[in-house]
Order: sequence, then C-alpha cells, then structure tokens
Amino acid sequence: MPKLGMEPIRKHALVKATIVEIGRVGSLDVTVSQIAKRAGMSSALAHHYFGSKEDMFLAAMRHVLTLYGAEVRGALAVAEGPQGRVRAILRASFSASNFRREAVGAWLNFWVLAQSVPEARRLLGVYQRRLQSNLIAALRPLAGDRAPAVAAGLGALIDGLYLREVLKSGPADGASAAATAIAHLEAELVRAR
Amino acid sequence: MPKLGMEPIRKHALVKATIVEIGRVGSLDVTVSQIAKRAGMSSALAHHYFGSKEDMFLAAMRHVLTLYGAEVRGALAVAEGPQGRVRAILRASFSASNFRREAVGAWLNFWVLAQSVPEARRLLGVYQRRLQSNLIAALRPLAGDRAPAVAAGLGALIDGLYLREVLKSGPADGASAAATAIAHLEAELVRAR
DNA sequence: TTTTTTGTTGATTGACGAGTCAATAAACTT
DNA sequence: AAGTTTATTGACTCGTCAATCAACAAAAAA
Repeated sequence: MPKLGMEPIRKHALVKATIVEIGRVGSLDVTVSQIAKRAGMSSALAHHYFGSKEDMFLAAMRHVLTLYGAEVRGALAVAEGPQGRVRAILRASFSASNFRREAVGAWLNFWVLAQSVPEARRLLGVYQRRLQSNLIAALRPLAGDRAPAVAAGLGALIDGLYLREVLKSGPADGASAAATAIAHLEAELVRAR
Repeated sequence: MPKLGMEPIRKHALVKATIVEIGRVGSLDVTVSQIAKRAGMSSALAHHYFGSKEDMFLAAMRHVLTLYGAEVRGALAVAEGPQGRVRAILRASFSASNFRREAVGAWLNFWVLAQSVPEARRLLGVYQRRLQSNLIAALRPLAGDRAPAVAAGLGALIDGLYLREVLKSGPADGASAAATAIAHLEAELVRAR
C-alpha cells in the first residue's frame, strides 16, 4: 500500500536514525541495515533514497549543522547589545537540543569524516567560518582589534567543550559548559577594556 | 634468518606505523595489512605480536600519551615560577613533536575509539586527569580558588585547538595555537588579580 | 484499461578484511 | 644431535556489509 510522497518522510527518518545510531555506537562503523532498521524500513529502501551510505552521512551532517545554524540565528534575532549577541551564540551552542549526547557524539564523528571526505570537510568549513564571523561581529564593539583573536579562542573553546563532553558519563551538562565559556569571555573582555 | 629479540623492535615499528596510517587515512578504517606493510612486515606477523587490531590501536594510543606526558614532565622540570609552569605545559602541548598533523589526526581518532572501547576511554581519562591536576597545581598560586575553573577552561581550549588543527590545510602551526592559549591564560590571570 | 511512476523488500553478489594455520627456518638449550 | 623456542609468511577461513536486482503492489496518468 504505497502511499505517495514518502520520500521526504523516509529521508528524514533515515537522517534522524543515522544521527542516533552514530551517537549510540560512538563511531561511523554503523551499518546501513542498523540505520534502516531504526528508521523502520529495509536497507534496500535506504539505498533507494540515498544512493550510498556516504550520502546518508552527509545528509545527517547537513541536518545537525542546519539545526545549529538556525538556533544561533534565532538566538541572535532576539539578543540585545553586543554582549547579548555573544551570549546568545554561546547559549545556542550549549542548548539542550544541540548539546545532547547523541548529537555531540555524531558531531565528533563528522569531524573525523571531514578528514577523508571532501564534502564533509567543506560543510564543516562553512560552519566554522559562519560561527567565526558571527563571533567577530558581536565582539567587535567589545574588543575592537582583538575581536578576531578573541573569537578564535572562543570558537576553539566551544569545540573543546564539545569534545570533552563525549567522554563524560551521565547526562550532558550544557549549563556548566556554557558557564566555562562565559567565564572565559568575561575574562577576555575585562582585559580588553 | 631469525635474529632474536625482534619483538620490541617489531612492536615499536607497528606502533609508529599505526599512528602514521591513522593520521594519513584520517580514520580508524585502516587495515592491519596497511599498517604491517608500512612497518615492513606481513600482516600475520602483526597479528603474532599484537593479538588483535584493537590491541595495536591501544598500544599506539599509549605511545602518544606517554610521549606527551614525558614532554610535559620535562618542560615542568625546568620551569621557573607558577607562570613558568603553566607556560611549560602549553609549550609542551603545542610542541612540534606533539602538534604534528599525523599525531593530531591520530589523537582525534583515539577520542573516537574511546567512545566504544573501555580501555581507550580509561587511557584518555588518565591523561585528562593528569593534565588537569598539573594545570590546577600550577594555577593555584596565580588564581587561588578559581584555579580549577581556569584549568577546566584551559584544558578544553587545548583540546579545541587540537581539534581545529585537523581541519586546517598546510603544515601545523603550533606557535599560533600556543599564542591563542597564552592569550586566554593572561586574560584569566589579569582578571583573577 | 493499459501504462507508467512510486514504494518496498528478500535474496544475491562481490569485495574486503580480521584472524588462524601450517610450514619453514634460524637460532638457542640440553 | 635432538629438542625447544622465536621469527616469519603465504594461503586460507569465515564473517560482514555495501550495493544491486528481480519482483511485487498500489496509485496516478494516458
């Protein structure tokens, strides 16, 4: 009983399943069958919609990057003042929806993927540049010429906090990660003044 | 013509080859044959000395962690004053021998390994705790009660700078990474005073 | 109503790779 | 000299998995 218009639904289910499975297993050694099973379909169908496993990975990567980007944009839209803008970016970065164990685990693995798959590297590059320019713009009024340097540090710190999260046991603690980042930010700003 | 006492030589060659291959390929999807070939022997011999591929990975991981630990200890031994001690740790972290492309690439992949292999997680945990306690000890005279918090930030920043390095093209630039870390350190110290 | 398009899967193919084994040889021991 | 330990590899087993195929079903188009 083929209902039509299944494609977007199936694709989305596969993307979500891909993220969950990568996060669960903790590596990219996830079989298409595992993913398909979690998404409630046969592996053949997964291959039907995405040409290959790699395409599935890339779609999943685009998805988390898109979500993150949207959240940052949303937070920036309602932020007030330069300080508010930087804090908005940090809040979005460590929000419950992005800073979940499975998403963070997937994130780390996408980083690995970027080492060998050019398109993955490109996607991550886009994300990094956008984050960087958002940070610099927000920091310019606060740190002046030092804005790029402060942004570089803050960006690396965010990634480092993600990295460390994957080794922790227990539920993700976005609040304390955010606090660490904000502490650094304030230290830099005190100094800049 | 079996010369005796080959075991340590072969093992070491395999460990080095493992790191190089993981760094080169950019993932843990490296075959035992590839590693063995680079180390100049048959895959059967590699299996003979290490029981399994996983054992090889763990030995490689221990090796980079040991090297890093030794370098930190060496730098600390000749450091003068609290500031000097913190800087020594940073210098060791971004030294040319640790902050090489292949080592950094391997590092990232060991992080992934830690997600699914308990022993790998344990090793990384040991490294993290040691780094953390070194940092806290060095920071205590400088930041007092805030030492643990500052150390947490600095530790995450170091890992983040490693992470970002793997995406860059061109030769590794330890100097600029170190500069970023030192800038953050100084910002925190100015504030603490 | 025939034809085409879309959805779906079980079965199969083909490749690859970890780990084992049997065999060979050179040392060391007794 | 006979026996044991260490070094070494080519060939093989066995499992896994990405990708393909053939076939079936139902909706939409002609």
